[in-house]
Parts: sequence; C-alpha cells; structure tokens
Amino acid sequence: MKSDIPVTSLQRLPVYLNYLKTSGDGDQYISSGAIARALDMGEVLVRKDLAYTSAQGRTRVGYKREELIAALEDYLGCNDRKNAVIFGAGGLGCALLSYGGFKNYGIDVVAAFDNDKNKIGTEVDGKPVMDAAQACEGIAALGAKLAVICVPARYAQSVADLLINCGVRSILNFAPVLLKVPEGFTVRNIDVAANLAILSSLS
Amino acid sequence: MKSDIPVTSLQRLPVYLNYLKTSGDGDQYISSGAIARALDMGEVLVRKDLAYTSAQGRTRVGYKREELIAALEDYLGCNDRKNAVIFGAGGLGCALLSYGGFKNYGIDVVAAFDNDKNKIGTEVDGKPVMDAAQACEGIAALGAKLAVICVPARYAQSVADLLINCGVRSILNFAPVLLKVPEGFTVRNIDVAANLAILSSLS
DNA sequence: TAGATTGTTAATCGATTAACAATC
DNA sequence: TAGATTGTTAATCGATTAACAATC
Repeated sequence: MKSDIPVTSLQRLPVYLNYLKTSGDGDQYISSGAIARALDMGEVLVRKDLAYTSAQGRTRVGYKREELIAALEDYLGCNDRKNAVIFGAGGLGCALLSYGGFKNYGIDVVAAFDNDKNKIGTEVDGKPVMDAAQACEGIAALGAKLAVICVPARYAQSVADLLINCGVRSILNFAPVLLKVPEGFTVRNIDVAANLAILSSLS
Repeated sequence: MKSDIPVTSLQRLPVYLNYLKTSGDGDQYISSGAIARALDMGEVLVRKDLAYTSAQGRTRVGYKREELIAALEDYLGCNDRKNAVIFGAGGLGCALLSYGGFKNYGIDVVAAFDNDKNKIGTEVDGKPVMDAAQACEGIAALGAKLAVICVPARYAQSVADLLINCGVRSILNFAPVLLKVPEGFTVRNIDVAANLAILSSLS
C-alpha cells in the first residue's frame, strides 16, 4: 500500500501518533523541533517522516496538532476497520484478545482459534475461542486479513500455511521461528525472550 | 557489555541461535551459506555477524554446529543466570510469568508486581504476584536487573522511575510511550498494536 | 589439484544529518 | 524587518554486499 516509505520511517509514525495523542499542552500548533526534542530524535528526520503522510507544516508555526494526528491516523489506516484473529489461546493469545490498544489503529481482534477442547467454545472479553479445525470458515466469515500467531514454535509454520490458505495476508508472529510465506504475504516477528536477552546483552 | 557490535547484528544473533537449535539435520558442520539460504539473508552478513562472537569457521566445511551454538549462547549471556521481574500482572504480565521461552537465554522471570489487592498474594505458574508498594525491597531481594513493564501507558513512566530507583538496569517496555531514563540505563520498546498496524499498512 | 569455504578489505546502498533557500 | 520554521538538496554515516586472497 505504502511502498515508497522506508520501513524505518513507517515504524516511527506510531511513535509520533502516540506522543501527539498524549501530550496536548493546549497549543494548537506543534513544531518538528518540539516533537524531536520530546522523542529525542533529529528534527529533520521528524519532518521527513511526517512528509510521507499528508501532513502539511506551516512555516513559522509548525504543524496543526489536530491535522497532524489526522494525517498520521489516515496514513496508518486507523480509520479503516480491519478484523484480526489470534491463533493460539494460551496466555499470550488471551491477553491479546482482551487488549484494548488495537482499536486505536482500527483493528478489531474478533476471535481466537485453538485446538484445545477445553478452550473451544469459551469466551475471553466477549470474544469467542473457536475450533482451530474450523479456522478457515471462521476467518472467511469474519473477513480477517490479519492474524497473530501465539502458538508454540514447532506449530507456527503449519499455522502460517493454514492462515495463508484461508485468505490472511499479514501475520504477526510471536513464535521464535522464521516463517516461510509466499511472495506478497507479510510477516513481522516479535520474539519477546530474544528482546529481553538483547537488552541484557546491551547493559 | 558488547559495545562494539551494531544493534542490527545483535538482533540477528537470536535468530541464528533459534535456527541452529531447531534444524539439526545430523550434519556436524554448517556453512554460512546454508544458514543464509535458510534464513533468506546474505551469506557475508551471516559471517560478519557470527564473527562478533567467538565462533571460528573452518575453511572448506563451515562452522561446527555445536561450537557455533555454544558461541552464540555465550555471547548472548545464556549461561549467566539473570532474574527478571514483571511490573503489571494483567493479561500480558501473567502470560509472560508463565512463558517458558526466557530460560533459553538464562533469564528467570521470578515475580510480578501489581497494586491490585485481588492479585497481590496470588501465584501464576508458581511465581508470586507481589505488592507494587514493596517493589523495591522485592527487586533488591531477588537481585533483578531486568524488568518488563506491562502496565497501562499512563503509569509506565512512573513505574520506570521506580524501577531505576530500585536497581533495575534494563527495561523491556510494552506500553506505547517513550520512557525517559537516565544515561546508562537501557530500554527496549515493544508496541504490539503498532506492530499490527504497521503490518497492515504494508500490505 | 580443484573446489568450497572463511574472513577481510573495498564498494555500494540506504538512512540520517547538515546546509540552506523559501516563507510568513 | 528579523526570526522561526518548513521542505528539499547535498553531505555524511553506517550497514550491507561484492570482490578476493587465504586455506584446506
């Protein structure tokens, strides 16, 4: 969709958005310099990043706060409703089912899938845990194009294959394995344990 | 500790390690080219990354699998036992308390802290949820230098301030805010919702 | 030996930063 | 007007890739 923006820039846009949404100091305008200082970045970088969106700065005053938020939300697709499903209703999967933060980005996490008989049929935060064996029908019915993999590493690739088959386009993968997906599909990985290990190596 | 390695390289080391640990095909040796193909990377990059560790390749045959794993584990500090605590015993915090993946990196998640009276005194996977008001004593007693912040965004900075004060050196932060910490302390951020939003922007 | 592989030096590429003209 | 700010072009920096000598 946004093929021209570097991923590094794209990754910073939610940071700007979060900052802007939580830092209203009453002023209608905010400059790239003020954002840069608050987030400890270069101000040119901020302007470059913001230039990928439809945001228009005004010389002398900066960006209109409200417009900038709207431009970021628009660029990040926060106004498009998208359904996401979770695969694996363990601790992490259930935590994500009830996490409220996705709605800021227009994402509804609508269901989880699992193959544990004891979990199937239950609800978490009003969202159903469904039978993994019926995942394809479920995903199709829900129109989900986004999925989050929260199963143990050894099952992750087969879950990914299934998801790809069911019409999911993008996968957020918490399992510590590299998933192979066909051209045109997208995966992002979050390895929590590795992140903590990296952190501890750095200090 | 490892101030000379680029963070980009450091971030790939756990990927190599996971791959090596799960891909034993019986062969005693593995080449950088084989790793590169499996992980879809350049082979020179793999060799450069591995060269930061104590791994020694052998011309003609590649790296001895076992030695390479050992070198990566050593470099990443998997053999040093480190205690970590979780701040915030909500869904995510509890999921991390019972997540087994940290032990691969020598990290023991030993306790969580919360200020909810109903949670204090309970256990999750045999690990205690303790009173946030006693966090400093607890962290000192446990000798934890690593912490994971799983509280709502508006509390994250004050929790970080507390942690810094209690002797924590490194923080993994799941709250979507930029934490300010003094020089010499390290923070890594994981914003799950933003990751899903980025993913959906990419497709 | 010929071929496969490492490890290193040089070249390229991409992202960040610096410089600066334009604007109000 | 002078000063502050944007947006863009040029320079720098760092990471990745290409080239290649050394090795067995």
